[in-house]
Amino acid sequence: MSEQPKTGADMIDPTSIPMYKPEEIEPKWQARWETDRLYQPDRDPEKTKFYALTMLPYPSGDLHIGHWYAMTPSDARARFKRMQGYNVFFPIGFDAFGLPAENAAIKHNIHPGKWTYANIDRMRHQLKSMGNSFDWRSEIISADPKYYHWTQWFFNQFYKNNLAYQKFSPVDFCPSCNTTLAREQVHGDDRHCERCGTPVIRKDLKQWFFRTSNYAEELLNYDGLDWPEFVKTLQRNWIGKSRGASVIFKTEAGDPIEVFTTRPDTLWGVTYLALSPEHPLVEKITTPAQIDEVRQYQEQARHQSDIQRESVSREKTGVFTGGYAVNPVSGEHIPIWVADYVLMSYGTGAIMAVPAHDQRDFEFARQFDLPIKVVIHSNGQELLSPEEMTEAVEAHGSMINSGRLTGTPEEESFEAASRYIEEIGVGKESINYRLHDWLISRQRYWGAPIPIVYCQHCGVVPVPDDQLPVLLPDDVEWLPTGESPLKLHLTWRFTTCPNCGEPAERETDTMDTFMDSSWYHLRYLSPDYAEGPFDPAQYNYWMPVDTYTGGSEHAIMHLIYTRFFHKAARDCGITKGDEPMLQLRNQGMVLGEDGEKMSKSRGNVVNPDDLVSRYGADTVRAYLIFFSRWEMGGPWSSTGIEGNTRWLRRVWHMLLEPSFGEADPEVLRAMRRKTHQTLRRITYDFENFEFNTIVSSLMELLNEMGRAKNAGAFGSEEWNEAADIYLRMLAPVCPHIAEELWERLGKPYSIHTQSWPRVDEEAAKEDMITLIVQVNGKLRDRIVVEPGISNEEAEKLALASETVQQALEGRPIRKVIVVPGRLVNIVV
RNA sequence: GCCGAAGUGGCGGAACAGGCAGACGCGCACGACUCAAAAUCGUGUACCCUCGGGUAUGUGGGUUCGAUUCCCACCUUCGGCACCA
Repeated sequence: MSEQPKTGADMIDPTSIPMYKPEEIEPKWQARWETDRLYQPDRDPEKTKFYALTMLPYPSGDLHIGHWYAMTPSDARARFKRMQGYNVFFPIGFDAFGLPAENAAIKHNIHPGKWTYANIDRMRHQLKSMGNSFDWRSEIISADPKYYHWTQWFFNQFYKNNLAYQKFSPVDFCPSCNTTLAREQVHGDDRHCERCGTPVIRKDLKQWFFRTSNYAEELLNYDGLDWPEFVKTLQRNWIGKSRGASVIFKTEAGDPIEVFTTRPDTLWGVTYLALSPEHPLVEKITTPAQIDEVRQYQEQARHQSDIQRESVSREKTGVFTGGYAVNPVSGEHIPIWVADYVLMSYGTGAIMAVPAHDQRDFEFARQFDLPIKVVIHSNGQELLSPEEMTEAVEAHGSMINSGRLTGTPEEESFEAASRYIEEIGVGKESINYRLHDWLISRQRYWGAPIPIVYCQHCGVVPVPDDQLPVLLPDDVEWLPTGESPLKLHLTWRFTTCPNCGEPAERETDTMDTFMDSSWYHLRYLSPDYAEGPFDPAQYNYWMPVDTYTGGSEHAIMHLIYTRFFHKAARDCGITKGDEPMLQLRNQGMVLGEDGEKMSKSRGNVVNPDDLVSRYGADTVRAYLIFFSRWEMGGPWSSTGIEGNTRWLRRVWHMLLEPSFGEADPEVLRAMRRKTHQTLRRITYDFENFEFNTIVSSLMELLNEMGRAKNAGAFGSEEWNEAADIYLRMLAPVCPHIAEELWERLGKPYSIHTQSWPRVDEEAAKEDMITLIVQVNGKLRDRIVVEPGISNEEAEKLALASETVQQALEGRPIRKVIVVPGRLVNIVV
């Protein structure tokens, strides 16, 4: 590119050095490393293991720059750990089931499996071009029967241990296409089908669930985990624990209606009950006079999403059922309404309404002219009058108008009310969680079949473990017919009962792909193992995962599911320990050059293949590590990457191009000091995921070495040490150029099996330090002193400074603060 | 609305435990090399200035000898949740 082509005469000139050609050295070393199985660790009880895991990609087509951004620092850190002497396992695979494959199949009339495996072939090739230290022996593909065999096996174990069950649950359904839709297939405010535009309805289907809510409390515990605070907060909010009371109201006919409240102290203020439109008791409670109106209301609610129903800005709607319930503490008869602001998916699907002290109930009561009863008196506030209130007062306070509990002060009201309802047998204190059980049924083709058979005689029969996997049939009609392809595959669907041998029918739903990704880190350990999901010997050595890296978009779903999965498997006797991943770190996102999210429609997508052919993988790696704080991400810059190209070219010439002369010992000592200071810094940065400063430190050291080289340092003992340490520090970031230069300097293959150098603290020590001198906190002078200088001496030197005396203007000194090794501050 | 993260030169970012703000890189300017350009190398580059200094880390307060860093309030951007009873 930049240099003149070498002539034959140049080639034999010892001072002429070859060009840096990443396009030649990178494939060469990648092939060599693969042949030599450089990154394939075996279990070694003598060595401390380190399981570095990066989130497995979905094979959507091409490797995205985002994959590079996520994986490069993860790889660099795995390499760093390997050089530190750990036995490092860094596997990779593909999360290969999912809806995009089915969409592509419909669009291009190609089998989802064919599409997926073609993408995997391409992406595998692209992944290898990054020069990552993946152990490809361990590669898994979640759509492979050899993998989903064990996904199904896990389902069976959960079923056996009562952690899987069936219940009716609504799905979005297109009445025109006669098919269920995934959330992303429903578009627009009117929630229409993406294919035909018909507004969707909600339809109840019998579906499979895992009992995640059994683990809600345990999932709130992060003891011993080094996870980002924000991820833990997101998960805690998602789990949504609230402390309150469950209270049983009875209808006039005597049917119990259970409600959950966080404010048992407001029980005497309940003036109506509200049921969700889907609540099972609605039908029974509704009087004949109200039945038409109620049915109409339920019907319109079916067409709305929870999001729409929950929109706060919306006016409250509801209808009266005609039925009444009895307030268990006051004995008052209160009306029962149906209202869509009550969600079937939270609590019990029924609420006790306290308009005076809950804003939603207040709005509803005003809308429908229902009574408002004040039962809380906040300290120091005027007594509330229902007629004059313009909003609910949700503050706590002492209880009033509350029978025997009237006068209970604020601090005791929650406990007193809870105790009271328990005493009179109408309820008790309880905890409620927002976290639902995990719905794993998908009315889709491209997933692992749920290994269940329905038999007329035996009922629900799991396919026995020794008959797994239930293979996904290939010969299906995946074109849009309005039905799940598996339902139409009659020879697959109709089978015999594994129990009694009579005709039976298979479950035609497949499993949520989050199932596949909940345990892939275990299959990596022994991808060909046939006796179980993983080889216990491998498990005992490698688990748990030491560092898990990936995108924060998985902070909630995937990371809760995989934690649940581990705990559930533990309780089935399969896994050990309470948590699968000890340390978690999330990277940010690479944005387009315009600062917006990359997307094809915006035309701001950066293609990594182009970058590699233009700059080489090492430059792309270096730039991705350098350009922003990893956890932040930021916009791509096509000029910025040039800086990293220049840097690597400078490294190449710096180490290979000889120069002559003899350097001053002081120059050599300074270079050596900088070398060891940089080593200390970079070691710290690798440990702490501060990747961008690793590259800038390397640049700084190169600048220092350049100055030393100009002063004649090349070829000295100190120079050779600096070059050696430099390449070792460079190796995790830019593995190819480091290996090439390592070889050219005549060092033993491979640099990636070398040890991480040790800091020589003596060499890193400063001979002299600069103290800053402040007057009233303002910088006035700097003085160069011995590192061990006493406070008194430092103070004396500071006061002797001319500029300091000038700044003092003869004012009397009040105080002198000396921070050893840093500064002297004179306060006047 | 609630929860979380972040706001530093023209740009990306640095400042490890409260102590020299702007490391490193991009961009830009000037110079060297060149017939010329590219590449490369060198120098400079926050702002104001009366050349002594003054002002600057989203805004306004506070704590402190000293605040980009800690506390309070507010503004903006991004992400998550969104009538959660």
